[in-house]
Formats: sequence, structure tokens, C-alpha cells
Amino acid sequence: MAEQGDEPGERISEAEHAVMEVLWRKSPLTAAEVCERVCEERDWSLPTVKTLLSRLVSKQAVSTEPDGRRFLYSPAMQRTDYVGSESRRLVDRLFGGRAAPLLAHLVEAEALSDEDISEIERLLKEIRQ
Amino acid sequence: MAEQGDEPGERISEAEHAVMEVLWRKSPLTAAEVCERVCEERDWSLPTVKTLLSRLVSKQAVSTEPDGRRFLYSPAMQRTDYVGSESRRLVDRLFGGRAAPLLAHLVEAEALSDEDISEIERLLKEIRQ
DNA sequence: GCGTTACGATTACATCTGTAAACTGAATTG
DNA sequence: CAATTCAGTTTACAGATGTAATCGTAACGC
Repeated sequence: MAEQGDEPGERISEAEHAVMEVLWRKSPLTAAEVCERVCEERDWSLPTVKTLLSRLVSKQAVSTEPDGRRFLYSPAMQRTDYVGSESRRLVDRLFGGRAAPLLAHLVEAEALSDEDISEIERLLKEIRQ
Repeated sequence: MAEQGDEPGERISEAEHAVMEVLWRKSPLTAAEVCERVCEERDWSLPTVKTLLSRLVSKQAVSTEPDGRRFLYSPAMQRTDYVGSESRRLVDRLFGGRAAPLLAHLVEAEALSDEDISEIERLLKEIRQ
């Protein structure tokens, strides 16, 4: 049998990520339905979405299920995992793998709203219990 | 006069970022000195470093100062700004622009050490006061 | 049944990135 | 002064990405 697909674990590009977000929000969807939900915002055409979907299938980040003559697409990876690995990459690259400096940076950059701060304190208290 | 340089504000790639880190740590440096500090780790050759440096100069992320027949390179942007914009990009892309969910995620993923947690609490207390 | 749709698959093509090698001109060395 | 060396500049080239157009084919309308 021919290996048609690429290896899993390849990086998901930013455009591909936009498609993933749509599928994480609701799935399964047809290509046309995905387009309905991003094409306008990103100024894409349907062919673009189809290309991105097939690349995602290649990367095994999206799975397909036949539905008559077309496919229904669903995420094949969890958003949590994606978010986790992306966050980790950033923290590793910019903050030596430590999350505290990231926070420190956000604080210094005043990138945290009061609401954020309260919520973070609450979170910490929770795990501190 | 011919515009030889590109516009500023273009994105810095990951390889370019590794060069920036070297220059943020110490500058000005010659191309060879930059290579001494990253080539082994990244398994690069000197030509690679030269290419990256000239791309960074193009992007106006690095500035040069002649020193005899060669150049001394220095960062033309602050690390804080770079870190800030990259962090913001991630937070925008993955957490709807809110920093708290990022923290929540790190907490849930148990990506925070006890030390991190203490430090974050201290930071929060500090800005809270 | 046959032309038209509606899909996915294949191909396209310009940029950006990673990674260098080749070229050029100035400086240094013998 | 000629040969070598050293630095920057130019060119290269494959793979990833953004963004489609085109092709082939199966279903559907008439």
C-alpha cells in the first residue's frame, strides 16, 4: 500500500490554524461549511480552504469521513494539545522555559487587565489550596 | 537614491531570532563573533550567520557600524519589544487576547513549577499593593 | 442519457525560511 | 607588488506557506 500521507507532528501554519479553530468550534463540517466560517474574515476563496484542509489531513491534524460524494472534516488533535505545544514553544524560546518571566513581562508591559489579575490570583489560590 | 533596504517591521524568523538573542546578550559583535556564539549550538556555518545578519539589517532589526574593513553589528530593536510583540501575537491568536486564559492553561497543563507559582504570586502582590 | 454541478485531487506559483556556496574587493603578507 | 586572506554581497536552492486555478470524475437535473 502506498503511504499517501505525511508524518504526523508536522507544524501547523498560521493559516492552517485558522481552519483548525473553525473545526474545534464545530465539527464535522464540509469544506464549504468551513469556508462559510472563515473565508470572509480572512478574505479567502473556497479553493484556499480546500488546500489548507488537505494539508491538514496530510499532517494528520484533521481526519475525514466520507459523506456521500464529499467529506466531512473533523479535528484529529485536541485544541488543548495544540495550545499547549504552542505556548510551550514560546515560553521556551523567549523565556528560557520558565513561565514566571512571561508573566513578569505581561505585568511590566501592562498587558494584564485588572480582571486578568484577579482571575490569575483566583487560579493560583485554587491550585495552592 | 536607491532604497536598498526593506521596510522595517517585517517579522523576524526563528533562525534570525537566535542571532538577535546573541546580539542582545552582547553587542556590538562582528559576524565571526556572532558565529562563535551560535554556530555550534545550531549547527550553522559562518555563511549562514552572514545571511541571517544581512536579512536582519534589511529588516532594520540590526544596525551596522563600520570598523575598518568589517562591520560591527548591534540590535536595532529592544528585546523587550520583540518579546512583547511575540507574546501578544500568541495571546491574541490562541487566547482571544486575554492573558488570564494563558495562565489558566499553563496551570492546567501543570507547566508551572512551585517556584514559578510563588514568583507569580509575588509579582501579583507587587502590582496589587 | 447527457450536460452541468459539485467535490476532491493535482498543479501552480510567488514568498519566506533555512542553509549555504560563489564572487568581489580590500587589506595583509611575504 | 603579487598572492592570499577576510569581510561583506550576490546567487542558489530546497522546503514551507499563502493563495489559488485547473482537472477529473461522480452525481443530479432535465
